[in-house]
Amino acid sequence: MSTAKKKPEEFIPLTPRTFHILLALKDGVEHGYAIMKEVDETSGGRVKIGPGTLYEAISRLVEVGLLKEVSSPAAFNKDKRRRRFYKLTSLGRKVMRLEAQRLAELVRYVRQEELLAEG
Amino acid sequence: MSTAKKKPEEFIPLTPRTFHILLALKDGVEHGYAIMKEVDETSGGRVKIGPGTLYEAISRLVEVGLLKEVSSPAAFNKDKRRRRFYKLTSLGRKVMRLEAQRLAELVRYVRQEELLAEG
DNA sequence: CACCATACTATGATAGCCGATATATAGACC
DNA sequence: GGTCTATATATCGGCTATCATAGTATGGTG
Repeated sequence: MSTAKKKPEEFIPLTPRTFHILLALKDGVEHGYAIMKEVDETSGGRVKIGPGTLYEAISRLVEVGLLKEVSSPAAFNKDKRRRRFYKLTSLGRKVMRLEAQRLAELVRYVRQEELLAEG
Repeated sequence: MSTAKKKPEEFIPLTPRTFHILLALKDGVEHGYAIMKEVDETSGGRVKIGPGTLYEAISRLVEVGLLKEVSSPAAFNKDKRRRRFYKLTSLGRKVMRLEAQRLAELVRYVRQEELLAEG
């Protein structure tokens, strides 16, 4: 009963930071700090996430079932850094895709209204 | 000195709701309630704004200089509804465009990574 | 006039974010 | 060895944005 079968639509719209966190995990497993840097890169520096926001957001996303913590990948076994690794749940992936679709449609609208290149 | 010359970039990223509010005003003057309905429409019902959020957001946006209140358009002179009308400031328009560009680039990335149609 | 949509205001609670501080390991340099 | 920077996470106090609800008031319809 702990997993109350949440629908992906209920999470939409995501905040920019939440979407970027999910996006950073699209290809598999990452740890917190790496996510932080990924977001900075893929946003072209437009979206910054400080440690306070990051780790709080991660634990929130784990709680609601969009992320789950996984054990350290083999490649990092010897590493004594206190890293914690995360991946998307299937719900998390659905939510990421739904939000991506929302943004794609929004951008389509924005282009149609000529708000990008406005002459 | 009240206007401290804020740079548009400092407002980026906008929250989804804030962006939609600016977007609703792209063509000119609107009143609060109309904005609320615009947002619902142009987002395809994905983004809802309740009255609490809406009017608080509007007054915040006026305070920071993205919107300004304008007097009732002539067409509504006889109307005794207690409507209040708003339009984008030039800063507000710049911020709206900047955010639109951010989203456009993000969507470009999302397409490139094949996160929309994923076969 | 009863009813519903329109239109805005106010309030108390929660979610999300920020900035700063703290702790600890890894790696580079001298 | 000692110092410095980057990596890596946790936590805390405070602020911003949102939500849910209730309240007030007008306009239009039956």
